[in-house]
Amino acid sequence: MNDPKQNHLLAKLLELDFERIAPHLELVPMLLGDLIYESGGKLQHFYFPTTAIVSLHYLLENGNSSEIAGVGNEGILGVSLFMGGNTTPSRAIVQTGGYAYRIKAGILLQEFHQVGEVLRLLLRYTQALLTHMSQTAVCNRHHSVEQQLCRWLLLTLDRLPSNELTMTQELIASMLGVRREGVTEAAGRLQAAGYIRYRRGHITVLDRAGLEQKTCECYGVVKKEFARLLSEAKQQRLL
Amino acid sequence: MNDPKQNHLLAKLLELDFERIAPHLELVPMLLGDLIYESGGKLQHFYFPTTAIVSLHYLLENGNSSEIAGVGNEGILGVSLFMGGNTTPSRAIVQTGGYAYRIKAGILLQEFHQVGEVLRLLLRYTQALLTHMSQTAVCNRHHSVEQQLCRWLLLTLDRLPSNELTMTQELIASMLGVRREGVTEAAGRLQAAGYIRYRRGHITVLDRAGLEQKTCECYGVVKKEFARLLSEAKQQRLL
DNA sequence: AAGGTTTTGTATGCTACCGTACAAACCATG
DNA sequence: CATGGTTTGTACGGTAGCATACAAAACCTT
Repeated sequence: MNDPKQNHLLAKLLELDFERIAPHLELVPMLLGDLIYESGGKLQHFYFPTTAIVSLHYLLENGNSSEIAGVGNEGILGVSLFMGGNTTPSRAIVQTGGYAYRIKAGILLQEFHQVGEVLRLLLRYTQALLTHMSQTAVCNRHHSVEQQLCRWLLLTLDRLPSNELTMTQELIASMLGVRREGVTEAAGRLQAAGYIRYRRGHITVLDRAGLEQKTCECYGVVKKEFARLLSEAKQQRLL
Repeated sequence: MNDPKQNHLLAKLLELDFERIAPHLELVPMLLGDLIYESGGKLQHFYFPTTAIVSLHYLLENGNSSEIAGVGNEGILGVSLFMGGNTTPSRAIVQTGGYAYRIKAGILLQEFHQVGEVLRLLLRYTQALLTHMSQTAVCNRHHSVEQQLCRWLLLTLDRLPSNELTMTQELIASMLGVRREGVTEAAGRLQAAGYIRYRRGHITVLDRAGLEQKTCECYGVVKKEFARLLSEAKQQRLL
């Protein structure tokens, strides 16, 4: 069943705050490939994914693209709204179909005036997102396609209920910003090693530990930073 | 002379807010190579650079490194403090010597409770920083060393009073996360084209337009986003 | 079961950048 | 002005990933 608290951020709100927000949450289906927002477009809603995963995708003028960060049930979509920007240069595309709860931008923004707690939580999340993005930057520069593939699989897996992801190699390639053939080769090696198994549009992870050992440090850093900033049960005060 | 308002963020505060903060600002020299904060270290102060430029530098386990973003007189150092994180996985190193005004973390954080305006401005800046970082990520993946060098030169130049930067190729290489030789070659080509001139530790930009034409779109995007978010004279309300 | 479409596998030559190594130029200092 | 350390130039082989092209396999539709 669908429950807003499948989203970790919503689940982490104080009950008081949650009660006030909950009535305004609207369940929406997110289909694979849906464009949640276009680069430069105005945002009208915040989205809290529950089962869907959304990719912050950057498209260059020459047609190349890379994923800058991903947003799943641990996060929120629309950060630039409370950051004061309203738009971002990246687009948000649904990478794994599922559901999200959305709320009108204005309603959530009002919360920030009345209560600090909600904003504070969201800022902590944004801080984690910042880490994710900087990690992506160095990773792009210094690590091999295979390492990046492992990282990406692990990060995606962490947001999924099962150990199988529905995803073509073509799509993964556009996430990592590499050629499809590069993904095919890397995936082939991982399969030969027995870490994963795949067939047309599906990848099953057989040996998480194997992937973790093959990947670069970037996975662990992002993981740890999200844990540090968001998994502590209590909200700490800023002062 | 030194004046806090050489820093664009401080200059942009409402006079009311500025007056309250100003007495707590402390002028500090920033020497080339100074480590303002180490990855994972606790931050005690916010820094508003005036003439100094600080590089957010990411050091990988294997010793490779890249610049994630740079902070000059348009920005503030210590974003993670109000984001709720206190630390970041990157380090901050002085890239161009100069001055900055600093303020004890606690004092500025208090401002956020009393007034929303100060925080809002800083969040807008953070949003711009986010753009800078995501741009760095794609740029690392898809653009040539020469293009990136142009981008970096332009972004650095924009923060400097003159058109000469004091900087070894070795240092630039560690910023861009490439080999020193790569920088030498790219710089050689730019010099041959008459866009720059250099000698041991100094680079003079002769033809800005030339660089702008050689660089990738990334320079323009970052530039425009900073302008959009921060250069409008008035602060807009969030709602 | 057949046919068409999408996805994956494999091959080829190419290029940008890497790692390493060393020589040349520069400039600061004694 | 000589010397020594730093910075820059150049060269070489190696390789990861590119672009392109096409074949094989998997899946979907009818």
